[in-house]
Amino acid sequence: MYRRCNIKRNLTIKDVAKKAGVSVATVSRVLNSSTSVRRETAKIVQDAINELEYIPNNIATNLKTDQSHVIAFVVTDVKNSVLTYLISSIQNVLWDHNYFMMFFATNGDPDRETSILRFIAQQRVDGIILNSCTNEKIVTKLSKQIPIVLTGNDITDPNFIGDFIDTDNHAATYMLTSHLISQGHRNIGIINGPHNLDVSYERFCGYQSALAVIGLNVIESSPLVYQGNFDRISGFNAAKSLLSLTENRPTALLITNNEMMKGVLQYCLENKINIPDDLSIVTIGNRCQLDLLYISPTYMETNLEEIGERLARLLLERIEKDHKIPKRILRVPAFFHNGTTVKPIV
Amino acid sequence: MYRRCNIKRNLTIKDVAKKAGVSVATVSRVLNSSTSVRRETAKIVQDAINELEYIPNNIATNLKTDQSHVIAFVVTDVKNSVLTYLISSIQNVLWDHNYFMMFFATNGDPDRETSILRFIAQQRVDGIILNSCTNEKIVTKLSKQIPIVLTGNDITDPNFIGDFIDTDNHAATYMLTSHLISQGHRNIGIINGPHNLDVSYERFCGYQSALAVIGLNVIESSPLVYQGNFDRISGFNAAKSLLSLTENRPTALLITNNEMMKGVLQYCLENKINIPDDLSIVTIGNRCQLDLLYISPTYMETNLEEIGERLARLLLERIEKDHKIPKRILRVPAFFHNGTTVKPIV
DNA sequence: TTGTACGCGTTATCAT
DNA sequence: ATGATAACGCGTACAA
Repeated sequence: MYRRCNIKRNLTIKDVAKKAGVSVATVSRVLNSSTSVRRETAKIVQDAINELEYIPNNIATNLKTDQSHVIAFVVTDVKNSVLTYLISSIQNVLWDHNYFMMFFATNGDPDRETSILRFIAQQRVDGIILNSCTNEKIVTKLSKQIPIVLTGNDITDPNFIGDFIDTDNHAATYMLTSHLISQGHRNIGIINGPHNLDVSYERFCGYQSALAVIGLNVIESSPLVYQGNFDRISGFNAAKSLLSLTENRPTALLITNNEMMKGVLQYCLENKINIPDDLSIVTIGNRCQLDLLYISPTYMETNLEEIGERLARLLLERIEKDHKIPKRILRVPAFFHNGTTVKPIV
Repeated sequence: MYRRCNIKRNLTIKDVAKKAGVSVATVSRVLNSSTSVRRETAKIVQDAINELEYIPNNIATNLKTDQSHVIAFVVTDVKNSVLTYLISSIQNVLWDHNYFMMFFATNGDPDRETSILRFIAQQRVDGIILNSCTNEKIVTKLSKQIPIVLTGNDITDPNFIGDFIDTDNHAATYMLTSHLISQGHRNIGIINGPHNLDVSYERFCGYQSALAVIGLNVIESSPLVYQGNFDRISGFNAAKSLLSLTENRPTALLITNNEMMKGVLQYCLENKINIPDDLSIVTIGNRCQLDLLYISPTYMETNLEEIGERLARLLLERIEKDHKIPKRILRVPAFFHNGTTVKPIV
């Protein structure tokens, strides 16, 4: 092991105390500026610290204080490019409050998620931001020990303690579908995420509701409904599948995230399918990912920076105050058409 | 505080020992399956663990064993979309070896970087992957206590102990510039990153060398050289500035990353500058970010998934074996033209 | 203001 | 095979 090979072991508070000719308690006091220390002694101690280049051991402090100032951020898929906005804003809020982050990706694997949650529990982090939740039981139980805020998947179990923020997914797909209908489309396909995720279910329901308004009843097993898994390749496959339908071939596609949309675009490019002449496309995503493509899809923007910031703030509040009443926040996304925000035509 | 408000404190190994009617040592043995325990006793202990839903405290273990199985990953800018590939591949390697990640973003602020490094040192992580290094002294010193692997910025100080992997930046810009030259361009502008970063310097040198071949001597203060900071808005400003030159207005731009290129594209769109008729563009980036844009730039692909994987592997090796000889690896990027890999015309 | 001593929850050594 | 106990490095009552 690395550290053991060092000739000189890590210096401890004792070494500083010895060097400064004071007790460890005094050094600790200087480090934490908790109770009063004489200016001269503080100076001596500080000099010793500097000279020895003493580095306090957070592990020991954490053990003693039962706090780590570290929170865990768990996501399903790291490669989803919109994620960077979430991480970035969370990081910044944490930084302002002197908190740090452990980062985990479940890759959509429930077993991996379970293992990660177990590790997190053992790690005694101060809180969790969870963007992947396939096992409500475990998370519900964990929420009694560690503050948790959720996004993506809410937990309905009344025993779950924690907050939830997300985009209003139902509203997003409802508006997009209505938009397509108003443009005259009747055969509208949907490329959605895994059906076991809340986010997919809600997005499907919004789509379904909008179609119901004009008397169309589309169920989950309809050939117009494709279940992808939010990555690019599944978008490609979805396009291939849906656009190969012999009857009721869709004239428009609702694609529920950025990555899958890229896959669709790739398929259309390779197969010379012209957008929007041969096919209309609407999606949910982030402006910066969408404004320079070779087409300008209509989309609902999920402001992930705002969501990330609010997630972090909610978590920090919950870490401070235990019995805060849980919040459920749905953020209505903005409608973009031809590159600018407009009121949707619904 | 959250945890303190809980009526029942966290259970410890002692509680398990008491419940099972054995000593803490035995429980510890069962947990770590280190030395031999009678099957029956193990069973009793395991039952107690399950019944109490005991969760081991990693903090205490870390303190005792001086290992955390956690590494730190530090980057400059989270929003750089290519980052997701790095994180993803690192995560997967770590997962395979039962390691976890703390994630930090310096946002290009040296002070923040310093604070982060201090925190990391205090945290006693097992290793560091550093993609942001403005203070070689601190990192060099730290490298004697914690295994470090670098990317982006190498450290020339012979006292630094650690590995380095990166794209061959010089080769990348050299090839791109030569390509432009072969296409007949003579006024070639470069939109580069902050000049205090190695990566920027190398990319500039590659550009400079290629131009020198045809007798053009471009220095850093040339009007054709723009210093951005790798984000989209600086790309936009760079395009505005370079394309407003009255004399020697560039006919081609070498843009050293994806994000800045997006800014350039935005500027060109807004100002009706046609690519490639009015302006040629070459860049460095990732295929998935570039293949669906409204133009198909020539680019050098930096395979960040490969680099991430190798970074993680090198770090884990270094954690295992202290006196491993430092490696310096430069990965030659692939040349893409019209969407496919080809031999560059140089 | 400062020092002594105990405990945080583990692992590891040394007995038995 | 198992138990008692000393560390790990720090914070903090309590005493001085």
